[in-house]
Amino acid sequence: MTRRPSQARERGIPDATVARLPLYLRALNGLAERGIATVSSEDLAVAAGVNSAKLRKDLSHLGSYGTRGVGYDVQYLIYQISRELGLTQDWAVAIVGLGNLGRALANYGGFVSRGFRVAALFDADASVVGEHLVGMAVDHIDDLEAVIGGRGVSIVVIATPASAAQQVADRVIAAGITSILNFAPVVLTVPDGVDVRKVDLSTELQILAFHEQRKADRETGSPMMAEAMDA
Amino acid sequence: MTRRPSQARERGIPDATVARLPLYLRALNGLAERGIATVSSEDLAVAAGVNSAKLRKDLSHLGSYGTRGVGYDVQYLIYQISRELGLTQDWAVAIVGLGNLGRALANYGGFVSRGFRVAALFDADASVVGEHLVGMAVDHIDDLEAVIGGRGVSIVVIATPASAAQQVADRVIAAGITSILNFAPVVLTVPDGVDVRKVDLSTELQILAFHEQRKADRETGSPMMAEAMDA
DNA sequence: CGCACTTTGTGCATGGCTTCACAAAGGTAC
DNA sequence: GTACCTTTGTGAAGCCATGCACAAAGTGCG
Repeated sequence: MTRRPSQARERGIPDATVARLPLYLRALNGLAERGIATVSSEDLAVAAGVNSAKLRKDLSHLGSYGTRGVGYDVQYLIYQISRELGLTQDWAVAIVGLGNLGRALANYGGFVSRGFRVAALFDADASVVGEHLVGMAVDHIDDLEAVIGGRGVSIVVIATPASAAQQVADRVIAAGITSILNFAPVVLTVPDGVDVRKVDLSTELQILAFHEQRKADRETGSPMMAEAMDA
Repeated sequence: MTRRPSQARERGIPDATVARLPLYLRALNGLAERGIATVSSEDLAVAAGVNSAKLRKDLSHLGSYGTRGVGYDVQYLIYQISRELGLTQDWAVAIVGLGNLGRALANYGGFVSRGFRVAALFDADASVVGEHLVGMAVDHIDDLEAVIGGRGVSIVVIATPASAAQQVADRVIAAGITSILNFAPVVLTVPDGVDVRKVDLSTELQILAFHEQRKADRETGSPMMAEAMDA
């Protein structure tokens, strides 16, 4: 009802901008904790580790929430970004797969802190089912449909072994879920309209290794050449 | 020694391509396990979930390793990508911070599988130091410099609370580390020449929430309008 | 040996993101 | 009330990545 302040705005937030909004939100919360009421795009950009022009353009996609000559009201901007990201409501999250990673995620405080609530836990291993974690019993994967329906789960985190991930994804999608955060190292195949985000630990390490190797080559390879390359 | 087959190639791999190479590598390993010897760009692209033209362009940055009319030799391509990513050597990784997440990472098999070896574990908590995980004693953070130097660590994973992360980063950088994988929800400030990659669980959830909210708005808000927008 | 078929590697056009630079807008001091 | 100062919001330019479409190159069959 209260939505659609401007149609262009509604459809027009670039993905790159959306991906940075959580970053700004975190920086703003840091400022708020330190009792800062107002912040310029320049200062906020530094806190978030981005270019200030980019920050302003990103924020301009949400609306015109700054005051020229002054900056942005920290609390107000926190509210606006939270609203845009959908964090003013809270989201029930289910975690599937309670190995090391799944348990770490279940215990991770950062989830709860901003509008996310772990509402269900699933595993296929009978010796894990029934166990209590973060004040909640682990359900068997067979009850997935009933439990996520009953508890209003709308986001599912997959932390199973790679071999089970696609199967789990198929089931949660059949149960109506359209947002998945996948920690399993596989490419999930999903129908249109389902959003999957992937977090892949070893991919990140491999990218670091690439750059590390390049740095090492520079030094041991030929210092002269590295110098020549700077020119 | 055996490096620099072509100077342009050496400097010229776009970041976007580097970020996808691990993906291709994983897809190729899957094919290799199923005994497949040769693959076309089309099939590999499907397995990796990307466009085949993009895949070919990515691979062309490494060199000309395909055979027209046939495709790519799976084993050979695995080797070439591994070499380019620096996975033919193995990398000693240290994990700092052994809370839930740090322990999960230490136990995570995916690290070891591809050229990465957990070589040191650190924590600041005296009750954790000395504990054995994955066949290794946890060292105190005070010994960081000596231990990482002694064990040839070149990549550090930070899994500490947010409040400690910058301090840890400063110390490992002072000790000569130039590659950091950061799980703490803070923007690390580092000097030039140091690579930081960030993995942020709650950021990913927030991005999903944004899209989920948008989908929900579409349905409940005004189905007519959604139709109109498609035009 | 030549022809038809397959698949790579890439020139080119398109689109999106980033960055610069500045006009517009608001605040403040006198 | 005016003049000056600060900072936002954005037009415009440049850059990088994506995807199409095709020529070049290799295979295999007759």
